[in-house]
Amino acid sequence: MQPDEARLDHMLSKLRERRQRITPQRLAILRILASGEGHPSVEGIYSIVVKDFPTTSLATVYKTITLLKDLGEVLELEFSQGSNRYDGSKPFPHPHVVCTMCKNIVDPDLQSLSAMTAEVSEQTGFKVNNHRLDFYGLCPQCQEGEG
Amino acid sequence: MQPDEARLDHMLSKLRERRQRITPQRLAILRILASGEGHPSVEGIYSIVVKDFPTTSLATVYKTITLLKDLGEVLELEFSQGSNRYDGSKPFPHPHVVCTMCKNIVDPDLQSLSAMTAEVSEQTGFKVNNHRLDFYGLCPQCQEGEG
DNA sequence: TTTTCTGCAAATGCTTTGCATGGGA
DNA sequence: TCCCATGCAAAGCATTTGCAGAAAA
Repeated sequence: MQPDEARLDHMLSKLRERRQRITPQRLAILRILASGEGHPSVEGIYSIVVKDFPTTSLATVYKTITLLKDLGEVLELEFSQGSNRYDGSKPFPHPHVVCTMCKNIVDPDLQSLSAMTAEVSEQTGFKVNNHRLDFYGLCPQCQEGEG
Repeated sequence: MQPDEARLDHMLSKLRERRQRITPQRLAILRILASGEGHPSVEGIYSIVVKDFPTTSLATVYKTITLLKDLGEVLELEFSQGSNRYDGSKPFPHPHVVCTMCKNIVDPDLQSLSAMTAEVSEQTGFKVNNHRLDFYGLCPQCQEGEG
């Protein structure tokens, strides 16, 4: 786990600003979210944190993530079947590519996104300020095991 | 409720093909989904069907929708908080533009979508076969009441 | 010392499932 | 008649909440 120190520091100062306490459990959760590795679920975060702090509960992970959402420091990717996933390194809307087999999530850098947003505005007259762009399919590894 | 007769007939023949029975409850649910009005939730469908068939249960609505999903005749829009919503008139993935104020939903026809899908595949190596593209913002009417 | 956080367990909300009865074909 | 569909109730899951004890500041 290699947390982005700048992201981590930013999150920590946001907590201090709001007079929120920096507990060992919260610090461990922040480190994972700031690492930028994957888009962990609550269960995934919990399974890592519990190694260092065996008494940690799922409820604490949920509460910490709710706090970070309120602070605008984590992006929640909702899934009605399966668990939600969280992105603490890029807490603003951006496209995701999800492998339906291994559940891995990748962030593409799409040149055509601004053009598409412009197309939406032009065609509908909407003032677009948020989006949820997910592409689903098979990642290169999972394609090999397929037909 | 003004069901698209062609859509309704198509759904009915799909059921018959699969030797599925056309019950009054199923017909009522199909009519709502084929109407193309809005993107109803299970609860919303249930509340309408139960007027004509007071013994109808939520389970039946869920089971019918699961069946229609398997037949590829309804699109499920997943929401982890709140209920899922369903689109029976365009049961294939397509972008939505959602007004965060009046909750109105528009289906844009985006020329740049195929280019973006190609960009995703090229950049990530994924074999993309599905997507969830939602844009959120203010519709023209709701922008007037704003700053 | 004060106030907040933690962690357990119970509660919640949506959805699914098991099973006996009812009803299409 | 023969199965399948219905509908009730219970179960399943991810998430939230209440509260007493623990621990930051």
